[in-house]
Amino acid sequence: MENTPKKTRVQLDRQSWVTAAVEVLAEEGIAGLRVEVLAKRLKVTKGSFYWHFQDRRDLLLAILHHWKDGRIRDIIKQTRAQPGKELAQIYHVIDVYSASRSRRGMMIELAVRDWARRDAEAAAIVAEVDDVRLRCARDLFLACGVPMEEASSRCMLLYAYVFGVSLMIYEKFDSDVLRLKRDIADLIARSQSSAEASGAR
Amino acid sequence: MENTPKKTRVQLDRQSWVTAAVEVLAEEGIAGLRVEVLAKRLKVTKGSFYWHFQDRRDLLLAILHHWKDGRIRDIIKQTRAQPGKELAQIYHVIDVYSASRSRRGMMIELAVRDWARRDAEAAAIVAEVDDVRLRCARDLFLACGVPMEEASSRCMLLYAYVFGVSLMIYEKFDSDVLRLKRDIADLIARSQSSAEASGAR
DNA sequence: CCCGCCCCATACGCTACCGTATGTCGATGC
DNA sequence: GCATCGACATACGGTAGCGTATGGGGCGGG
Repeated sequence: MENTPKKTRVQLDRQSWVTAAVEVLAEEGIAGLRVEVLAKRLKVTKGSFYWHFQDRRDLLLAILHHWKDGRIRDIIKQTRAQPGKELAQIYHVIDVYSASRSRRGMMIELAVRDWARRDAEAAAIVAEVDDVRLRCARDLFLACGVPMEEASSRCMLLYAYVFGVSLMIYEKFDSDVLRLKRDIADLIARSQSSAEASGAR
Repeated sequence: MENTPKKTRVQLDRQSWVTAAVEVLAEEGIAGLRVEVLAKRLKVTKGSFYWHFQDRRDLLLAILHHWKDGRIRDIIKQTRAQPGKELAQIYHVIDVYSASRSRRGMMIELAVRDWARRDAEAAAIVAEVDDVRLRCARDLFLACGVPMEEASSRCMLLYAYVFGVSLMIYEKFDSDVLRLKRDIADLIARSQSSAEASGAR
């Protein structure tokens, strides 16, 4: 019967707090992530919080490392392609990051990056994640036969684009968002030496 | 003698507050823009603030409109090219937004966009600015002979890139940032039908 | 010379947070 | 049945910030 506790005796642990905190971070940003607000959301008081965490900073660091681990796992997964299907995988990466696909993940991403603009430790985490992301994406381009320097340029353009486009508000501008995003993906991924591009999608 | 007031009798007006507020916005973000902090920076008390502004929101709206006006003026200026030099102007736009060139302007840009993610009025302003930006940049591509749909794609890619790259931390990744940025600018601006690209820079 | 108005200072109440100190309650061991 | 301890709740002091109410000083007009 211990797997069905009668009351809502959830017995929070650090991970529960971190998970809820990431949720608040996505919605309110780092500045809106307050201990007492978080406690209210978890239906407890901050007495619980200060049992599991030394202070607010302790939570923030836990969030950063949790985010970093999840991101790196995801990057490895998203950039692992079967031989011969690397180009399709590049298109897949672009598509996955397309804001509408996983809006939540992008909100977290943007909140962390905004945080990193004013916090050295957040910046260090973002730097690590960016480094892994860029290297993995570059390997995909390299596997497509793109030369090293061009692979670097294209993977950087890829990530800058997916983050940047999620900051923009362009409803009024274009009438066919799908075509637009498809064409942009082509601009990023299409190597001049690959006639296979159109078939890879 | 009225142009040299003996004491520091500056007689603040609304514009002075807005200017200082934008400065704080760039440094601390919208969440760090506090009335009393701003007053301290201007060496007055908030009594002065509430004389010029109804409340904090009044200041924020003034900031938004001030930012919008400045941005649109700047966009018009940056995208006005002499006939025949449109491609060079595109490269110029990319270069101008390159984060290191006007770091301050980009910090404001990012702060406003982060703000717009949670505030409808800020989002409306950003939408207006984005629309003007995209249309002006698209006109540049069109003037280069790029077809309509490709012009739309490329100008969207252009702005998404410049904003996105300023969110990334990539010191460890590449050894030659200048070459990287140059190559990315080529990817964005280079139309397949323009052999003039290399000469335009 | 003094009146009034513009511009700001001071003082106040209120809320939201942070972090700490201490009380409490259920589960567990024995 | 009782002591113990983990996981909270409660209470408290302190700071920062918003908005208001009111006081005051300089200065131009009459």
